[in-house]
Amino acid sequence: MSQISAHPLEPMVRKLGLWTELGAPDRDEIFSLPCQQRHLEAGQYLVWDGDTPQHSCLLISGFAFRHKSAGNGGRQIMSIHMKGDLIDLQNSLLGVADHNVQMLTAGEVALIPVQAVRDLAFRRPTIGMAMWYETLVEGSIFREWVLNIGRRDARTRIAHLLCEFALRLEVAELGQAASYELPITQEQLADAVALTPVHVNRTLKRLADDGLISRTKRIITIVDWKELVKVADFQPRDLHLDRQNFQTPLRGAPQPA
Amino acid sequence: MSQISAHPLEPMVRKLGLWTELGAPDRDEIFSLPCQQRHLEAGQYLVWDGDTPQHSCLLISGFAFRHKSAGNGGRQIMSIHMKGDLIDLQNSLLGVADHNVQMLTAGEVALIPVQAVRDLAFRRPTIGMAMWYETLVEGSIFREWVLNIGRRDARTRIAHLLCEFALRLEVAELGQAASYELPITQEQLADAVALTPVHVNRTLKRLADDGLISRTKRIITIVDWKELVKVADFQPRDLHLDRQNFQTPLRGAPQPA
DNA sequence: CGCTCGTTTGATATATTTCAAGAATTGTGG
DNA sequence: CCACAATTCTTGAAATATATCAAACGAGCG
Repeated sequence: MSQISAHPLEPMVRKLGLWTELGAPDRDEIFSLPCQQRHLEAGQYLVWDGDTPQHSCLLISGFAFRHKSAGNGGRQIMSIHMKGDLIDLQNSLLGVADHNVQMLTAGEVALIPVQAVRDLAFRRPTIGMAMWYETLVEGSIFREWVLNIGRRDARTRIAHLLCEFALRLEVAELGQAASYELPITQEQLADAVALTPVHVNRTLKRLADDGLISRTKRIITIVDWKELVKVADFQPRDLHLDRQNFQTPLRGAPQPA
Repeated sequence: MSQISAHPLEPMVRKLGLWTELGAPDRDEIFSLPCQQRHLEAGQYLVWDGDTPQHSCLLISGFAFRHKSAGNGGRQIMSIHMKGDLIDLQNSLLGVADHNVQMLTAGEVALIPVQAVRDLAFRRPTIGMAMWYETLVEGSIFREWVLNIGRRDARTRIAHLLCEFALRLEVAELGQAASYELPITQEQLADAVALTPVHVNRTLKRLADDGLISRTKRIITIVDWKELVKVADFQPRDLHLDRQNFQTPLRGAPQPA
């Protein structure tokens, strides 16, 4: 499946290509971005809270998560990232990072100097626009996350996360939504949905007992997608994961009628 | 108070000017943006969930809030906006809006066609950068909001919101942090911090009883800023509200040594 | 094989919600 | 400017979802 000669930034092209039609020149520009490939182990940090990152970071393979801690020791996971995600368009402009990003599993990343990203964004507006979209989509996922944590009960919250993850995996071409490995411990899951590990465990069990999902190790199989979506109060539209949702026929982007 | 001859987009220039140095040509470009000024009453909508907005929207005066509802009827307020905030850089690019924006009080807004904003961003990279920065700052506020709702107890949550609001008011030059009117009902406050109105009320009372704040109607006076910040687990830095990260000794806040 | 890390389950505690009703404030029409 | 209606705020008592504490079980790994 993986082409031997694939350029490390290939996933970036693919991802941005989801939002707009990238021409050959755009692709070439991306491929000639200076970048440095790295293999990272699970647990290694990509960004430290308080640090001033010099690179944006493309996730080539594996999973990562963004989190931040409260004074009482509580940790909140704000997002989970997968292949093609540009992890730090954010903080590279903001200066001091206000959160951590850490590998969830082992994987490959490409580090791109902030300055190069910024220059490219304005030299090639189509790319710039796509990157902007990218950060906006991330924003929409954040908003859904806030609503999830703020106004839904444990069962709904967890179901929602399972749905979201399933859908995003599909979009990233990492697998079928119906059955996938959730690469995170229940403790981490608890920090993502703002619950206790114990309660996450019980809730997961109940979802399984009710015949909505089944589990073996960390592999989640969605038994009844339709019902799960209902329980999860899940609205795929809100994640803006397909181009139809975008307002713009982007410059030079012929829209399929 | 209001200069008669002030251009409606003045607050936008001021706001973007916080993030970067805008030259005269940049300012002129902004001022020549096509725009339409409107007076809105409290409760009126700026953006409807499910709609496809055609305008970005600069808040000139008054307050607005962004919210979204869960299937169980629960409402979550995701952010509160004030003078100078560019409300919908977001959804104007994303197409279908995934949330509502509504006026909290009466106020003035300027509507700017999406396309004009976008063009400007790429014609004048400095402005584009500032707008990008603006959306990133908003993101940082979101993250803090998630942490707040997810991992802090009622008391801390509310204290945190009070601190955040105080600081943002100062940055927007809308008043002194030490004492200000919180232009929202306790029910709305509840929807912002993901609690029950009843519990918000009790918690507010407790903060007052403990001598951290005092209240008359909706006017909050911060009696002991230092202690409140501690209780609130508040870190101004994380909001990225200043260009250099200057740690703000707030204007007018009576500091007991 | 024994250790560590993650999961599972039970019993109990608690923060927050829910329900309910009265007081205060704001708005409105006469 | 008053009287009435409608919000908004406040307080009490009871219910409940979730947290906390604790312990056993299982799987991967050197």
